[in-house]
Amino acid sequence: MTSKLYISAQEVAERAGVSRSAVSRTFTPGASVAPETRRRVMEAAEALGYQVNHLARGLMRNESGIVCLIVSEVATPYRSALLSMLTQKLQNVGKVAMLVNTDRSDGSVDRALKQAIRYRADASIIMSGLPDKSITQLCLKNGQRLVLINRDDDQAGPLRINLDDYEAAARVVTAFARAGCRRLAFANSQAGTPSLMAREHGFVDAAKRLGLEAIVERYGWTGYGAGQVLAQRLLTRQDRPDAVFCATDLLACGFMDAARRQFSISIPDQLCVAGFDDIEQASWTSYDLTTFAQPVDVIANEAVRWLEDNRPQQPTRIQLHANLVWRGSIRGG
Amino acid sequence: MTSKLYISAQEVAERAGVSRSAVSRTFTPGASVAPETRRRVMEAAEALGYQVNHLARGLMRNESGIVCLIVSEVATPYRSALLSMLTQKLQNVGKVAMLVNTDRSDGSVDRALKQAIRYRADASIIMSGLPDKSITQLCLKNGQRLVLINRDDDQAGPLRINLDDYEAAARVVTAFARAGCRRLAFANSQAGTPSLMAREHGFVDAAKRLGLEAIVERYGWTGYGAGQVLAQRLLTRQDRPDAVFCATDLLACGFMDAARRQFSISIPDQLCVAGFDDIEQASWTSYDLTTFAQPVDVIANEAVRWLEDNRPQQPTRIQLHANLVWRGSIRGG
DNA sequence: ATCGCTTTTGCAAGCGTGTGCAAATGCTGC
DNA sequence: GCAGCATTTGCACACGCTTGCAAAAGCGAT
Repeated sequence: MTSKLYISAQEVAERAGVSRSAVSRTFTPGASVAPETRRRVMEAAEALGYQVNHLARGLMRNESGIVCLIVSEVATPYRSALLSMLTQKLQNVGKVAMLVNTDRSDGSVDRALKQAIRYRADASIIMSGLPDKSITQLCLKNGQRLVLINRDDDQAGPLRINLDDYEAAARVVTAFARAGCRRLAFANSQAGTPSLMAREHGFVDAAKRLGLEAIVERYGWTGYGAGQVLAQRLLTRQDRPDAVFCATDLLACGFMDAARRQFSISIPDQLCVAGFDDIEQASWTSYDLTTFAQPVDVIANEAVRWLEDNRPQQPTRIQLHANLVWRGSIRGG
Repeated sequence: MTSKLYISAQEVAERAGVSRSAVSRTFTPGASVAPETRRRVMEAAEALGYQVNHLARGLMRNESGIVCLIVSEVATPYRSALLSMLTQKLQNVGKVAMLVNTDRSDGSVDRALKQAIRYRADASIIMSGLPDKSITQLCLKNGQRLVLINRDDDQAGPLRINLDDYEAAARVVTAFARAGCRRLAFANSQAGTPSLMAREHGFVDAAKRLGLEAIVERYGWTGYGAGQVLAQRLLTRQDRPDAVFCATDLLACGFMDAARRQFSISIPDQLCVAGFDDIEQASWTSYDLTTFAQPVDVIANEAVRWLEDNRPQQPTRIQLHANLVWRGSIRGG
């Protein structure tokens, strides 16, 4: 029951009394078309409600204008913030975002990338999971750009944007030490992604360097509930830590709530806490969490800039600095 | 510098020793192709890394498989939750989501819809703002389905999914009254969207019916910060309310934090609070907020089901029930 | 082998657009 | 009026796919 097809350039041409090429050129920036012709075409297009068919255009130009965003757990504060930034910046340069949700199942990311190929996306930006090498190669071979955000992968070709997780973790150890904390702990999820592990290692190593002990606990996935469980585990030990670095702000929120409610611990007096991501909730007065900011804005800028860049694939590795946002969950400062 | 083009059906056909049609049919569910032929095609396709070009397919079939999601403030908990649900369900039925971000500027939604038309999206789902009537007509005339979620609009044609905001607000008045509250207040943003206003009116009307006074305060947009300001305004009055219904959970979070921290008010002992949306944070122990659940799952199901439905546009109006999730921010229960 | 039937296959037209090329047009200066 | 040039225009092909149609192939029964 397809009522009526969309207006085509042909119809606009007829109404404007020009050839179809003229219509095409009118909507192609930088094409040669006389001002008067353009005006008449625009008028006819306006009247008929004509919109260039980007499917056909993409077919011809070999450039769809689509960028595929591959991400899991979209509803998570950090992810949705990044997503929002990316879609906005992409729109600003005339591209459009295709959103593909992945889950934890095997091959989820690969399936997403295949979808990207089917729609001949100009690029794919991967924010979760890791694609199979063969699929990655397939994308690159066909000129599809690839961006990996916070997914450390060795293969060259894609642009990889990462944070200085390892060094950041060391900085929080310093802060804890300066606050007079002696028994440090790291609360992590079991996800085991490179960024999370880098934070863990950076923290443990830095603590060791200062001659402090650092307990590590891992549980579940990276969410509020896991943070509560981690609090259970860490705060019931007899050598209860007096400082906890949570791998993620969400973990930190769960941790703090459990610490205060179930253990009546006062933060930061009896326990210093730090997180990572600087999600919006970290600034809420209930948490007032000292944390590292994901430079979401810069990440998106870099990604989009690289996609826009026509020179052949450049150095392809960007290391960004995670700024420590100082709030009230660590003493001193 | 487009290295090499993607594999085409032609190349697969040659390798498999069949015609191009056979390849096409192999990838068209329900098409007539002999098992042996299909096998050989699949083998060749696999070997060459062939993926059907959906741009071309969409061009022919007049059905792109793209659904356009039009939304603002993606990074907000409720919006991102809905977004996540929708993309997942769409993927499940073989469609792909195109995400278009809108802002507060005039014509933002119209521009988004034009983008949807350019890509010949099969449907658009609007979660914020309202399109111009002429654009709506343009979409409908060309067979593009339209779904409005929580955007009350009068024009027929689109599917409109709404909640029983007005009635829900009445139920919370009952709950407040049962808790012994006498001075009711409604904390709203200035956004003035139909859903928000329906909650406000439902609340005020129900209060009146019970012979209770209901103060209304509006400020800023619907976020945490606005909630804090609203607390300032409402809690400094001499006839300080003893129950507040916040139009949104985000407002409620800001409100509660301000109430506790700046005014040392204990919830729910001295003040009952309710919200709307049931975002994840509402269940965090710091808030433990009694609130109405947006049936995100049902909304997404209904939307997708309607899109899948081939029968010509049906009744096109769905009213869903917002369940009251009882937690600790209202006395009694 | 022949017929009648069903299943499978290839041909070719078409979807709406971009663009190289050659023809047409307009303009300037004599 | 005309040569010389720059600008604008139209033609026609290509992009990769689907699908109606008719030809071909398979197959069981006579």
